[in-house]
Amino acid sequence: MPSPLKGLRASGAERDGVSEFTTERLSIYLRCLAQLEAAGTETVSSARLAECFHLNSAQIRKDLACIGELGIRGVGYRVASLREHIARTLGIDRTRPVVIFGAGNLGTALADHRGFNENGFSVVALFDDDPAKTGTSTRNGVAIHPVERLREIVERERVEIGIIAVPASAAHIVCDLLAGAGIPAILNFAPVQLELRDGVVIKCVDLRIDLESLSFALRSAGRS
Amino acid sequence: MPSPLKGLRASGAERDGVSEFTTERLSIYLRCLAQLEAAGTETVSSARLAECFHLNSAQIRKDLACIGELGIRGVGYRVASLREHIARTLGIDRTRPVVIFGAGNLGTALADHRGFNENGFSVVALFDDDPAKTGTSTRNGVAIHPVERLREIVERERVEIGIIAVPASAAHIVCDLLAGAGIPAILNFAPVQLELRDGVVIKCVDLRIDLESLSFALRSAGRS
DNA sequence: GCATGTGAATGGATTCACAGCT
DNA sequence: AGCTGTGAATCCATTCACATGC
Repeated sequence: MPSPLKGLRASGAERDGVSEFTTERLSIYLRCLAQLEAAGTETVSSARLAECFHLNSAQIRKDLACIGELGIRGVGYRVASLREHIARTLGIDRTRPVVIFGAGNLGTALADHRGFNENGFSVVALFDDDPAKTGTSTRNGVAIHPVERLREIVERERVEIGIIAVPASAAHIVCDLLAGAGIPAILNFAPVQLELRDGVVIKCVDLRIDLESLSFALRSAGRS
Repeated sequence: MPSPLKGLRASGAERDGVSEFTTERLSIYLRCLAQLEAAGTETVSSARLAECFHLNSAQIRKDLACIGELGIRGVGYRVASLREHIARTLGIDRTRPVVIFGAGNLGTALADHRGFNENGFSVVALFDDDPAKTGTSTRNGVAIHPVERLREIVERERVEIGIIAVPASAAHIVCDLLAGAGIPAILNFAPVQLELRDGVVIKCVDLRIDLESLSFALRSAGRS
């Protein structure tokens, strides 16, 4: 069984021979390629990309070879077409609607977050069970709905990604709700281990763990 | 060179033979042990812990063996003392002051975030260069200061951890400011590759990458 | 008997090094 | 000459399996 550690990995998802590590690096390359393209660069070599990220150039070539033969020997990679190809591979060549459950500090911040509302993603609704919040909307105009409207909105907007931004105690129930409404991918910010389910990909982001990891590094560096 | 991928890893920090993977799992065990202790459980076996996280029990024993011989053969681990030991190892047996740079949606949400204000961490100040924000404070009362006060507050409060919650374009400068003020550990939420520096541990959280990874999983599962 | 701690085996990710194309 | 794509080698995390101690 692959370790469900670190927030990575989950159930059911095929990866077509592309590991999670490679996928995450593809995202990074994509961002860099967008910058290069904006700067008018036409081609780039794996060695040049490697410098930017302190990575080995062979790794970059392997990662890119995973998703097709894209380079030209003696030349490098064509920036524009590589960027497009990666975007297509990651499935962000069109816009996926996202809903967020939990309209607390974190949920509303994420709803208005730039990175969640451009280039492939768009937050279409927030949900919360607090009647004082429902009916209102965030600074950027994302509406907060009551739980009952979840299924309707998910179906109407064809929502594929749900974000859990509720306290730990409510996370399991919310996960059931999202999965029950037919959402196939979930990003979980609650500090709990959600159980895997068939046909639903779950990825966890655990900010406490990141902080604790820094704390550990301080301690072992004798800085503490 | 260790890969600075995925937000993990960074410069200079010794890890005493404890890998980043192990460290992150220790955080998870810690949380589980706290629950077991609250429930009055006295001892727990690696097999029992393994069930909770869909991990292999040998892995848990190896992780725990890394930080000392803590188990009792034939019995298991004493919940209370193991919890304390892990907390000490992670350096969260005392409270570390944290500052956040960037008082936008994300920065203020993090400042008020529960997980950042209990059991070892406390957000003591926000900083922003927008004069309209400085002088005010968050819902939970974390004050927003102008940049000029950074060094003074870092020294007075002995701040050890800085969080970057500004747009990508400002991240490098802010990183310089934090490092310059003597902060030895940085958690970066901006989507940029910060350059490594001696004596500063940097960890990145890149929420876009997490979303894109979900998108990829959807696409490969044929769900898209 | 039961559960830890750990050497050995496995599996996967990274790096090396070079053949092959432009 | 320059740079990709890739088998071989290496490194590291995970898992197995068992000797060791309670």
